[in-house]
Amino acid sequence: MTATDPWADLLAADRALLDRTSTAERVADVLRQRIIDGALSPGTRLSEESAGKALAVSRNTLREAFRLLVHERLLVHEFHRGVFVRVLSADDVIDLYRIRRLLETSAVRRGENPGLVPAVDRAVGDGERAAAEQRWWDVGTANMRFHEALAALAGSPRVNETMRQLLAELRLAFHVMSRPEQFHAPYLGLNREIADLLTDGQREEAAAKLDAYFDAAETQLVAAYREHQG
Amino acid sequence: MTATDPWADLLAADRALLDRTSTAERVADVLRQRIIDGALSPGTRLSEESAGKALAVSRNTLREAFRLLVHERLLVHEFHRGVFVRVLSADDVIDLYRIRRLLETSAVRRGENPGLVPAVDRAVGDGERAAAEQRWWDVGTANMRFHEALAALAGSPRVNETMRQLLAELRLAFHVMSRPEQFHAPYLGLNREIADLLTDGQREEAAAKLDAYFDAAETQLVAAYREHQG
DNA sequence: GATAGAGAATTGTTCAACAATCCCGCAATC
DNA sequence: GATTGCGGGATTGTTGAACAATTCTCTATC
Repeated sequence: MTATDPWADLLAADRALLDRTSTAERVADVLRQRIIDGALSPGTRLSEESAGKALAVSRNTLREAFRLLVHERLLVHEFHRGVFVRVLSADDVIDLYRIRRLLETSAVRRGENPGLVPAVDRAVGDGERAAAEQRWWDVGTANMRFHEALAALAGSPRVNETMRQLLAELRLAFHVMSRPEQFHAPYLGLNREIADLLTDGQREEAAAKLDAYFDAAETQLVAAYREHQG
Repeated sequence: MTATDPWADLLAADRALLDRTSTAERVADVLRQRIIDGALSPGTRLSEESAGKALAVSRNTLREAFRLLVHERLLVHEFHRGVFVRVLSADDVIDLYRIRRLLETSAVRRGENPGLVPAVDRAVGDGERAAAEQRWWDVGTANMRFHEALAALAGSPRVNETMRQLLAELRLAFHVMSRPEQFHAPYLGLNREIADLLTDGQREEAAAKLDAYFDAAETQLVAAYREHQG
């Protein structure tokens, strides 16, 4: 290398696309997706033999994938008993909301990245459209994207990843409720208010409203959760 | 079980002590410790053969341990090249401080768990004693415990674990600086002020001081980091 | 000094084996 | 009738060897 080439950074950005992922990671990817979309419901046991045969990978590779997802808290590993799709307790849900509240309200209040506000607005719009057409699953997805966008205001890659993980985990809670589809709809109005306040630059007020959202949503979710099989 | 026995919960709490850990986890434990205390410095490559022979475990088990630590961001895994002790960039350090600021200031401001304030005070005391006796390594440890105690005010097991992980990661930064020993000492006074404010119940003021701490510490650390081999 | 290629070393993945542990059903016991 | 003790079968935990894929190293070459 004669000097730092200007195009080097450009190509470096594409490095990730270069298929340099192990099979264990790809296996983890499909399992994660299946857990998130509910095909593998909480409590399900994943035996090494069945899963390995189904995905056509060796037991060792599968175990590597399992470890990954255990670390992400989507699976739990019981020694000599196997791995299971995690079943959240009511306390788990409460804690999940507690840390979300911390991250999201702080991100909104500090709001280091005003350029990311439009993404918040877009997520709210998607949710409203989905609700109008009664696509409840999409309403839920849009709602999660809304909160992801709020956390993203912090401008921290790491907060972003943490949020992604928290929301994936939260899906576990919805999958054991009897009517998860309509859980998010009531909050669409509140989301809209928060987004408008942010667009208007009123961060402190937006943070306050968000705090109120958490009070309401947490209480309702935990109640619904306890009732329907928590 | 005729009914839910009263002592069952008591024993359940001790379940963790029951040695139910895999060798992979134990291997991860010793590697983690070695990384944290600096015996394995950033950039070091851990070959499967050497490490496996040294710890007397098979390659498969070792790879499981590696995965664990990669997920904790203490190691990085390069496909077909091996695993290395992570080298933090200046941007990594900045992001680390950003999320710490979010978590700690929120925890202090909300302070759901006043009963945990004494732990904060104790950590400051330990730091002061260590500084008086010029045990700089212990000053650093006490400082980390101070911040861990601040985050613990949130009363969330999950925040606690996140903090532990963040601080472990931060050790990686100190290990590449030329004089990490004395980095924490200047902040002892500020720590004391924050602890006193908290003991006095003045949470909002404590949070403000903490915010100031982050401004100072981050700037100084990043500067020192960039200079000494960042 | 830079480049290309051959050979060595290392990682990625699979497979087979055995030990350790758990699960389930059945008999024995109180 | 409920609990306990005890097998046999199934599953996980861990190891070792094997081979493919990739990277590293060193030398020859220009």
